[in-house]
Amino acid sequence: MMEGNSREKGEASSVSEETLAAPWPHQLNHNYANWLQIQDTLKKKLILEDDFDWKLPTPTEEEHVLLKYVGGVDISFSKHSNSIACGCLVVLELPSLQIEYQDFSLLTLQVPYVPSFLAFREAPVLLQLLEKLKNNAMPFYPQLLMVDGNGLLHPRGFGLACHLGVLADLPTIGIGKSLHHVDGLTQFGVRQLLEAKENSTEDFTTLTGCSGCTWGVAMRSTLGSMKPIFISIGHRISLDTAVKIVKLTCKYRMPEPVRQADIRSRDYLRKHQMETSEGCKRPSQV
DNA sequence: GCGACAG
DNA sequence: ATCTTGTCGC
Repeated sequence: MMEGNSREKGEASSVSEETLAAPWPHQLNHNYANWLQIQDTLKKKLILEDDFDWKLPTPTEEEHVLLKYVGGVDISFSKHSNSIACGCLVVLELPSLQIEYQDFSLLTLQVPYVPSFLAFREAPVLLQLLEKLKNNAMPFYPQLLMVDGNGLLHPRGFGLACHLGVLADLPTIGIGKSLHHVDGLTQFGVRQLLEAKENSTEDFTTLTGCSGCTWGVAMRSTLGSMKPIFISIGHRISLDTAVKIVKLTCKYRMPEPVRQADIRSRDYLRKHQMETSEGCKRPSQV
């Protein structure tokens, strides 16, 4: 229902006609309008509070109720072939942060990257990796998933972490490396907020937009780091809990689950390129 | 007109 | 996302 021609200016979205039309093939234009509807539909299933049966590690809790397996996902791209990519899923154990599971998927992406529609490019591979884990190594299936990309911190409040959370029915946390400017938030404003509290105990600041909405948190995850990370809710978790879990998993700037998924997917691609390119001996022409 | 636009 | 060198420090 609701084909592309029925789109009106009154519809709530920050995606302009120009964005929907511009540099991509004509036959794909109608997809972008569909994508808006899909995001809107899935967004109705979002749960923005703690909704899980485990507890955060505390000395007093019994071991069998604690959060133990945390997943991380990311995708890396080949530097030579722009659409060749490697999706990666890792599962780490808490509190050791030992890697208990890893899997990769090498593929050619057909879907372009369109700002605010990242999920339509990256989610399919990652969901496939989760499904494979469920079928082959269920004991390691994560109780929580950390995503390289935003959750609520998104023009329509439904970034990749939300998208994955709803479709996989998993608690998810979104971690961004740069700020998606939404609701008047700017990296300059965030920097000022962080500097204002730099002598306080807390190393993070709530991201509150012009509208008064809370979109997430900016956090200096390591001591001297100038660049904060941007934490936002994905699905079935509160922002408070999300921040606590990020702190539990941060050895470096990015939390270990997403950092390891990033490192290992890049590494996997590098090795694959060595096998694919038949050696560095000849300039590759016969 | 200019800047911004997760990965 | 990826392209890139050195540099500072533990």
